[in-house]
Amino acid sequence: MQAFVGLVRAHSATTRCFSALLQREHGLTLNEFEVLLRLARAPDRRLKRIELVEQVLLTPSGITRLLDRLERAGLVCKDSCSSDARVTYAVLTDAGAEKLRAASRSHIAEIRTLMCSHCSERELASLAELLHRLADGAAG
Amino acid sequence: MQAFVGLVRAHSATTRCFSALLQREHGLTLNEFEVLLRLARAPDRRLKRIELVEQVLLTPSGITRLLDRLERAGLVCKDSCSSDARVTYAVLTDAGAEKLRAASRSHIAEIRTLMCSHCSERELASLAELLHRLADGAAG
DNA sequence: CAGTAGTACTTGCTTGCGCAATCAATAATA
DNA sequence: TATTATTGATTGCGCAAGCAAGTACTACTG
Repeated sequence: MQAFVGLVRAHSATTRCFSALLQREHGLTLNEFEVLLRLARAPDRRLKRIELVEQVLLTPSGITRLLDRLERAGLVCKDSCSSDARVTYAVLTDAGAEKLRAASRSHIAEIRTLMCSHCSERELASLAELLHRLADGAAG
Repeated sequence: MQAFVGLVRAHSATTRCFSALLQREHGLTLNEFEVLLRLARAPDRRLKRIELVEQVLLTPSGITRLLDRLERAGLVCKDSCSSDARVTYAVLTDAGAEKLRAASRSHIAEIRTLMCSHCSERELASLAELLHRLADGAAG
C-alpha cells in the first residue's frame, strides 16, 4: 500500500519535472519522446501502431492522436502495410531522429541527475526490475 | 534510465487498472481517493488546500477543481480559517467518510493482490522506500 | 460463398489537469 | 502608516488522453 502511494507520488513528481523541461525546450510530451525513442530503436525505424500501444501503454486513440501531432510536426510519417491493409506503420523521419537526439541530450542528463542523486546504481537496477515486473503484471 | 522507463510504464499500467475500477464502482478518481484518504487521516478530518497540494502532488488549480467535484458530490465541504482569511479548509463529511470506507474495501484489496502477487513483502518495502526518496527529491 | 467474428484504426465527446494570470489577504519594509 | 512582496486560492484556456461508437478490412465457419 505504501509502495503504491509511493509509486503515484514518485511518478507525478518526476514526470512533472521532466515533462515541463521537455515541453519548454523541445515541445515534446514525455509520451511523444518515448514514441520517438521506440521508433528509433525499431528495425527500419518503423512500428505498427498497435505495437506502440503495447510498448508505450497508451490506448489506441491516444496513439492515433499522438502520432497525428508528430506527423504534423514532420517527425514521423505514415506508411501502409502491403500484406494487411488495416495496419499503418509509423516511420521515424530524419527530422524526427534529429529531434530525438537533441532532446535526449538534456533529457537524459536530467534524468540521470535526479535518479542517481538519490539512489545508488545497485538500487536503481533493482528498482527498474521491480517496476517492470509490476508493469507487466498490471498490463499483461 | 531503465528505471525511469519502468517508472512511467509501471505507473500507467497500475494506475489504469485501479482508476478504471474505482471510477466504475465508486465514481472516484485515484487522486480524489487519495484526497479523501488524507482528509480521513488528518486531525478533525480537515486540511488546508495547500497541505493537500503538497501531499497529493497536484498543482493548486488541480486541487481546487478536485475539491469542487468532491464538494458537489457532498463528500467534502469548505471551511474558513479564523486566523488567516486567505486559507480555506477542506473538511471530510460523513458521506465522504462513508464513501471512502466503501471504496477502500475493493480498492485496497485490488492493490494488495496486484502488488503482492509480483513482489515479496521485503521487495515492496524497499520499493516504497526508494520511490518516496525519488518523489521527495523531485518535488522538494 | 455468404455471414459472422475479430482486428486495426479513427473520431466525437468528455474529463482531469497544468500553466499563466488574477484577486484577496497577510507580512515585510520604508 | 503607506507601499511593496508574498502567500493562498481561484479562473480562463488549452491539451493530452480515455471511452464508446463507428469504419474498413481480414479470418473463421457453416
